[in-house]
Amino acid sequence: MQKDLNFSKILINWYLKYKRDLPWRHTTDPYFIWLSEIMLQQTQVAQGLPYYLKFTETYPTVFHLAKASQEEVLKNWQGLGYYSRARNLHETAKYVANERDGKFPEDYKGLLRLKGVGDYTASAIASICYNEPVAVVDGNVYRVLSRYFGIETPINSTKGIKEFKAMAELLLDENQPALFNQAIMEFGARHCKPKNPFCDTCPFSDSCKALQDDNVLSLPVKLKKTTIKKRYLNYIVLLSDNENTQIKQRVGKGIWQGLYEFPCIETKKDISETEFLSLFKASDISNDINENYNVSLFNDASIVHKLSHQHLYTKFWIVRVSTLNDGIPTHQLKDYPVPVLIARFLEDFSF
DNA sequence: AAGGCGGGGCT
DNA sequence: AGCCCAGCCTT
Repeated sequence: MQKDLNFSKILINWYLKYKRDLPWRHTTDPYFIWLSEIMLQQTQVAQGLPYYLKFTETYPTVFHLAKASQEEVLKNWQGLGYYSRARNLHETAKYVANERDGKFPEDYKGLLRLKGVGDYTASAIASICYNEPVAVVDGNVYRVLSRYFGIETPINSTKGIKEFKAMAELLLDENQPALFNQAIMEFGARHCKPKNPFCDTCPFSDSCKALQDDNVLSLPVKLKKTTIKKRYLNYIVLLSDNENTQIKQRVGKGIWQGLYEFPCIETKKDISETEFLSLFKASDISNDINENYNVSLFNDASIVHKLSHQHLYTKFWIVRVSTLNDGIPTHQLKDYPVPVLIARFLEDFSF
């Protein structure tokens, strides 16, 4: 079958005319491309860009990033979410700096072995930095291809993943993979958008299957997502006369691994102050404080913090005590990496 | 093969 | 409030 180079020609024409001027488009240094690609996983450019600027300024080389503490990296990552990306980023930086003399692997296969680098990211780096003819398939590519060819296979099914990867490989312009890959993703992000795509001015308007079938908005097809779990978190904000408080780091599995938060009592449902007092007395948090404490509720109605897979109904209980043993000064709270939920509380509550 | 992992934007 | 976005890792 003859390769359809006309698709590439139209696509790259569009890209050269409409592409955004983004900082990582002025380099092919694998360190910067890797950094941008990790940050842009599940993240839009508008959200990731400030972080990219902060990281490239703070860590101009992979050696700078490798030398930083994980705590500092997490602090700089704070608010970007999916914090395993930051932990893997740091681990890979240390590996590349210390074991590989600062040199990233120079092909798809090698890149794929790096922690936090999967099929998409390895393809992106290999094509952009080394012009290796490997096809990227991200959310944008799924959308463009499913519409252009009118494919209704669910993109998050095993069959769909294989099908779209094969399709992207077939379509890839092997003479200019860097340009082609960036063009198809930019086209999906800016023109063939999920909502309100610009079909009226689309360069593929006479060949797009979905447009011919008036099926654009129902593509791509996706399998049902997971159910959302409700959780009830009761944060205990200890506050001593000399303005100390207590925080702890989240360890083990679950959300916000490595980040800090106030001591927390999780319950099955929303609880009253009476119920809280009872649970607090029974908890080990009350063990090392004086019996004379005063409890007040910061937020009368629960603060709802939504993650993609769970909704957190949160109450902040202010517990004033005379003295606190293993506490930190409240003015140091700003130095710790914390979830957005906690960061917002710190802004709203005047210590 | 399925589920866990953030946070933001839109309606 | 509920909807959408979406790559990698673990189980």
